[in-house]
Amino acid sequence: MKRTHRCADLTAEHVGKELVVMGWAHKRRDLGGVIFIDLRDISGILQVVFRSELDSALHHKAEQIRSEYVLAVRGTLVNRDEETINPNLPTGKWELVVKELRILSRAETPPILIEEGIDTNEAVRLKYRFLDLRRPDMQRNMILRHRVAKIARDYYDENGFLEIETPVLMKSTPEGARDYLVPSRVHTGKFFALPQSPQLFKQILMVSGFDRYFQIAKCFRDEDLRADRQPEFTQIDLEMSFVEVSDVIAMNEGFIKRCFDEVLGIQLQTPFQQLTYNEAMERYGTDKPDTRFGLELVDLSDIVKNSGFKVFSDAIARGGSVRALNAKGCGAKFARREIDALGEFVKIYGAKGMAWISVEENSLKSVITKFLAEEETNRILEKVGAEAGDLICFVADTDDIVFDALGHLRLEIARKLNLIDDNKMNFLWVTEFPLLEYDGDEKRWVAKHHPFTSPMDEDIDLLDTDPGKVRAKAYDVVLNGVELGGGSIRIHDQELQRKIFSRIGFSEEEAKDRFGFLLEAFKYGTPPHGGLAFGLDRLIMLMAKASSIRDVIAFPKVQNSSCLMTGAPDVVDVKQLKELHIAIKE
RNA sequence: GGCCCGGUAGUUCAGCUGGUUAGAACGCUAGCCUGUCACGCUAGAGGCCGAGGGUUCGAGUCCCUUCCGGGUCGCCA
Repeated sequence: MKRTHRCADLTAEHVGKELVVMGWAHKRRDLGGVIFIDLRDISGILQVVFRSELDSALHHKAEQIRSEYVLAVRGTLVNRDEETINPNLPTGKWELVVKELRILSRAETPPILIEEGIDTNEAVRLKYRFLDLRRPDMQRNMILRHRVAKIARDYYDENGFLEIETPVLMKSTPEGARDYLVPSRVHTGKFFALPQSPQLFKQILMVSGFDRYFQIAKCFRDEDLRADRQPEFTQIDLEMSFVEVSDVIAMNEGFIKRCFDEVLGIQLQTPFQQLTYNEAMERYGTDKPDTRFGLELVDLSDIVKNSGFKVFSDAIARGGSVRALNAKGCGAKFARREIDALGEFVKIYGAKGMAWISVEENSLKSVITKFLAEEETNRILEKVGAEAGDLICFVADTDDIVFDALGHLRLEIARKLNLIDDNKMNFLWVTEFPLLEYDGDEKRWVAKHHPFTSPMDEDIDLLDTDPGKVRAKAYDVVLNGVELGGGSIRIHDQELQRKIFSRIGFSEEEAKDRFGFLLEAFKYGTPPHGGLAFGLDRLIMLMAKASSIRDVIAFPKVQNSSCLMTGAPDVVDVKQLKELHIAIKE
C-alpha cells in the first residue's frame, strides 16, 4: 500500500474516491459491531470506520487496534449522515470506510496523553519527548518555527543577503558569557570554544566584501538556564556594509512585519516605536520595557532631596534617587499583607525596602508621611497623580537598584491587576545604549554590548572625560518586555578601536592575542558595517504564545543543562579521555 | 552558589491536629454493545507515598540530609 493522502488534507472533491492514509490510532471507539478509529498524522485527524456487517474478518482485525498503533488503511471516503457530522473536526463531514487494514507497528500504552494542552509534568514530557512532539500544539510550534526560518531565508535573500556558514569550532574570546570548550586531540592542552555568536566571523565577512550576510546560527553559552534561556539556542544573525543605525532597523522591521503578516495574519504598524535607553530606564526602569500597560515610574528626587526623611534624602545625597509608581486603585484593593509582600518582592532586587502611601478619601495611610513635610507630601501626590484608592510605592537607593526594583515591581503589580493584554504585540526599539559600564568587581570599564560597538560620533570626546556617558550606536528590539534581538554599528576605524581596547583595559598584546585576526583584517580596507541578531527561539515563543522557550525547541535541556531524553551529558570512555590528554580530578 | 514552589497508581491530584487495609478521576485490561466522536455499561489490574536517616508504640503526614523538576536572584559582552 502506498499513501495517497494525508488524513486531513482532504476536500469535498475526494468524496467517493478510494484513498490510502497512514498514521497513528489516536482514539478508538469500539461499539461492538462497529469500530471507529480517529487516525492521526501531521495534518490532523480523520475518522475511519470498520463495520462487521461489511467485512467481519476486517472488523475482527480492527479489534486489535490500540492507542498509537501505526496503521495503513485503504478505503472510500464517504459523506457522513447529517446527524453524525462532527463539527469539531475539520474532516468531520466525512469518514473513511475501510476496505483494507495493515497494522504497521504496535505500540505500548504511552505514558503521556497524546493530546493538545495536557497538564503533564514537564519532566515526563521531556523524557518522552518523542511522544510529546506528537501532540498537535507541539507540532504547530515546530511548523511555526519552520515557517519563520523559511521567511528569514526568503526575506534576506530577496534583500541581497547571502547565507554563509561560520565555524562551530572556534577560538575562545574573553569577556561575555562562559564558553563551552572542546578539547583538541591534536593540540595537547588546547581547546576550541563553541561560538556564543558568529560575531567576529560576520565582521570578517564584511571585510571580505560580502556586503550583506545572514545565517540561522546555533549559539552556545555555558550559563544558568531560565524560562527563556537555553545553553544552545538559535540566532537569526546578519550583518550589512555601508549602513547606519536607521538602515539596519528598517531592514529588520521589514522581516518582523512579514513574519507576523504571513504566519499569524497580524498587520504590524511600522516603523516601530523607538525609545532611547535613558528614556526606557526613566519611564520603565528597564532596557526592555513592556509597554502594553502604563504604570510608569516617577522621579521624586527633586522634591525630597532635602527631606527630613533620611531614607530619602540620604539616598539622593549618595548619588542615588527616589522614585515611585502609582498603583492605581491598589490602596483600596490590597490588604496590608499584600502590600508587605510587595516590600519583600523589591528586596529580591537589592532594595532595602519599599515605602508606601495608601491614599484614602480624606486621609493618607502610611508610616512615612509623618517624616515628610506636608508640602513634600502634597507635591509627591500631585506629581504621581494620586487619587483616592491609589497606592504609591517608593524605592530610594542607587539608580541601578531603584530601576531594577521598580521595573520588576511594575510588572508584578501589572500581573496582579491583570493589566496585560495578551493580544497586544508591542514592538519597540531601544537605542543609544551606554557603550561602557563600570565593573565594580574588576574595577574597570567593560563593553556593555561588545568591544567592537561604535560610540556615537558626538560622544567620542567623552571617552576620556566621562566614559559612562558615552552612548553607543547600539539597538535592541523588544516585544512585550522580552529582548528579541540586538545589534550595533561596529567600529571600522583602527585608531578608534585601539582607543576602545585601551579604555576597557586591554593592552595592545592582549588585544592582538585575542582578536589579532580581526585587527589584522581591519588593516586592509574595512567598510563601515553593522548588524543584528534575533533570538529565534524567543521570537517563536512569543508568536506561539508559549510560556517557555522549551516549548518551541524540539529537544531542549532542563535547568541543570542536561537532556532528560538522552541523558546527556554523560561520562565517556577512559580511552577517549586519554586521547584528549584529560584527567578527571575527583 | 542563594531564595521560593513541587515530588503519593501510567497521568493529574486528594489524603485533616501522626492512628486500622493509602483514595478519586482519566488512562489501561477483560466482557457486553451496529453510529460513536469525552461513546456507554459491568468487572478488574495497578503504589518502595523520590531516596536515606531520625523522632515516635505508630510516619505519606513531623525533623535532618540528599536526589529530581520548575520559577527566580547572582550569572547571561
